[in-house]
Amino acid sequence: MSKKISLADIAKSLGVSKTLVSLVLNKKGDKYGINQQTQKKVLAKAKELNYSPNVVAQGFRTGKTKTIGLIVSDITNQFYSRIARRIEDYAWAQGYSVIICSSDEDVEKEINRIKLLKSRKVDGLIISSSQQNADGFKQLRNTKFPHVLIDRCFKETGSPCVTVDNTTGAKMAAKHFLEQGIKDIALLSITPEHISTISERTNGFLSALAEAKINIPTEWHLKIAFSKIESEMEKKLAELHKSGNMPKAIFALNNNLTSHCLLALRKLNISIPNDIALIGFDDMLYFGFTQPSISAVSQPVEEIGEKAFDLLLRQINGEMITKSERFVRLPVNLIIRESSTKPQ
Amino acid sequence: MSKKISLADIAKSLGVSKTLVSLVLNKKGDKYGINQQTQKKVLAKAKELNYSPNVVAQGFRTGKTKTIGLIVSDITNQFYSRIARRIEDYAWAQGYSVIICSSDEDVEKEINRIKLLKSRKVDGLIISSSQQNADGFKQLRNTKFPHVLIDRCFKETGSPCVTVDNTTGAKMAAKHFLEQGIKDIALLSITPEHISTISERTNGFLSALAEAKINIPTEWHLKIAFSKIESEMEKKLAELHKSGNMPKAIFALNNNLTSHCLLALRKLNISIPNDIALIGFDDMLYFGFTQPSISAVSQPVEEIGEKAFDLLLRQINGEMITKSERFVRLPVNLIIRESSTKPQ
DNA sequence: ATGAAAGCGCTAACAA
DNA sequence: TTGTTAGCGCTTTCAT
Repeated sequence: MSKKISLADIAKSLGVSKTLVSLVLNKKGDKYGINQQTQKKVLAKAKELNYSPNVVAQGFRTGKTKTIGLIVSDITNQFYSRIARRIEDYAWAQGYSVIICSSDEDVEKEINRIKLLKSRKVDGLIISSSQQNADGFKQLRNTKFPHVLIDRCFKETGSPCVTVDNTTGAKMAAKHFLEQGIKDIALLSITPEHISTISERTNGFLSALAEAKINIPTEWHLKIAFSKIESEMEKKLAELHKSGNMPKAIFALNNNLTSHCLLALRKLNISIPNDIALIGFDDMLYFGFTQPSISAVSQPVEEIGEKAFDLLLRQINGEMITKSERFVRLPVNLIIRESSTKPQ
Repeated sequence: MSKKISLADIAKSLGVSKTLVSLVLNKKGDKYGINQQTQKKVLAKAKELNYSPNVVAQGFRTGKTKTIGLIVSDITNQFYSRIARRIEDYAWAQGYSVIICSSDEDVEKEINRIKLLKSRKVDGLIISSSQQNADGFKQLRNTKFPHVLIDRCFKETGSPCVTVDNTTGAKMAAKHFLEQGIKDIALLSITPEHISTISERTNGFLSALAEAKINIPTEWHLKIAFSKIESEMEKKLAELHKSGNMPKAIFALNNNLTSHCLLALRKLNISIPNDIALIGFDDMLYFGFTQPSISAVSQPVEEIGEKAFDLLLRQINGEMITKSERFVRLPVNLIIRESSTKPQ
């Protein structure tokens, strides 16, 4: 690999202009009525010299970098990595690259990443927001910067968003407990609580219980800090256990919570589902084969990525997203396994 | 947000040259002996106008995009997402972005991604290679394109590489089985087998058994295709089970294999560790709290990412990597849990 | 049907 | 201590 071949090299070696070469290589040859022979020659030469365009120069010139940014709280969480994977697949198929950032539910980081990604001139942004940054999204909207929210949604900003039916999912879980006569239920939640998925799931769950005239006492409404999930989970469950006031079931509001709850319960030697039943929101592969297997509200994860990228691409291509399309809510379903099925 | 502010805007509004502004903003003011007052003025104006540089233009001009590419087989695998996460953290701290690509163990995809990433002028590449692309890496070496291999290594190409001590890890697993008097052991492997981690683990395991005069019969050397892991796992284990010729233990060569083995065993109603003992290479969080908990050879995953980025950055900065530094092998350790401990 | 030339925003060699 | 200028590789307007 000697020197990098440029458009000019091709043009020179063929004795034609750069314009011509550019046009042909960008498939605008026919549009501009360029001689078929000439086009063939150019294409052949490009191949011969193993030309590949300098994408940075293209991006610089056109203002389109064919790159998108993806910001999630933690790419290590399989929920996000599965979304990322699907987005990546779709993106590459359309010639886009994706820069991935983790924000750790930290607004500052989120804002910073958005800024940096914009200075890198990404064509669009897909974001699972910490949701403390409404102004930022309003600004994105106002400046018509292509973006779509995933998982968590802001109603206010009008940003396109792809999420799931959290309310219904949580209600299904509640009903499943109730159907088995389980009434002493704890809700395992996370702070910050304002996150839309968390609040929707919480509301759905509580309202389904309320319909059955059941209230969750505050000591059973556990709130764990995102950043200290491991230690807090153990501490809080241990305290509860020690107090002797254990619920008969737990609904954990996301996969992380479910996993760490499992871990803590195990350490405390509390048996599932005999001592306590468990349902988690968001399914994971391993839930299917642990002993006992874990019931969960399953989300169409890949589809979230798919729809989000589609919505983003359409914005990038200048399409208007109508109000009705702007807010995608995908259905979930409850997978009942052993952890929520009390032995008779 | 009216129009985007450029260097020229600052220069004009201050009545100085772009050079001056560029120099100051790039902290070369002192080096070039620019008046402190002037520097202050520039900095203040930049802040006032909320200037942020067009990174694409910078990259175009300097040839450095402050972007690196990361290619792994599947970002959805937590082993890789944890590495990615650490790389991302380190990269951002140094002003680098990372573009993530999944190659699905497919050479074509891998080659294609490398090509595209290069046309995007990334400053360097971190790759977990499918290892059927030695020529590609030789070329990277010859052209001095900064890159480091992770997880899987080529001895031939001389590319810097960060991996773990697979041989020792596998030997520890073998010895652990042997110490308990377990001799009927199956090896659960993946194709393509030429992958260095797989072959090293295989060799380590087999050699430890050979020392104890034990050979694994071919029907117990199970090879599952990466792309069809789920279906093949079930099929092969079911066949084995039906044949009545079941081993007393299984060593699974990566986390995916372990997980799907667990799943299949569960479906077949084979109990761990009573019917069969199990150790996996590469630990996962959930191994710690399943029933039974799963023994595993644990890798310093984050450290792989860390070391890899460090090695890459040094290349990008023009440093020579000495031969002794070129090949990093991190230690592993065996975590013994219930799945490998036969009840007496 | 093809070419000349400008310019995207920035950096750096050279001048002053 | 500061400014002038060229040019990175490409696309695109306008001319021919």
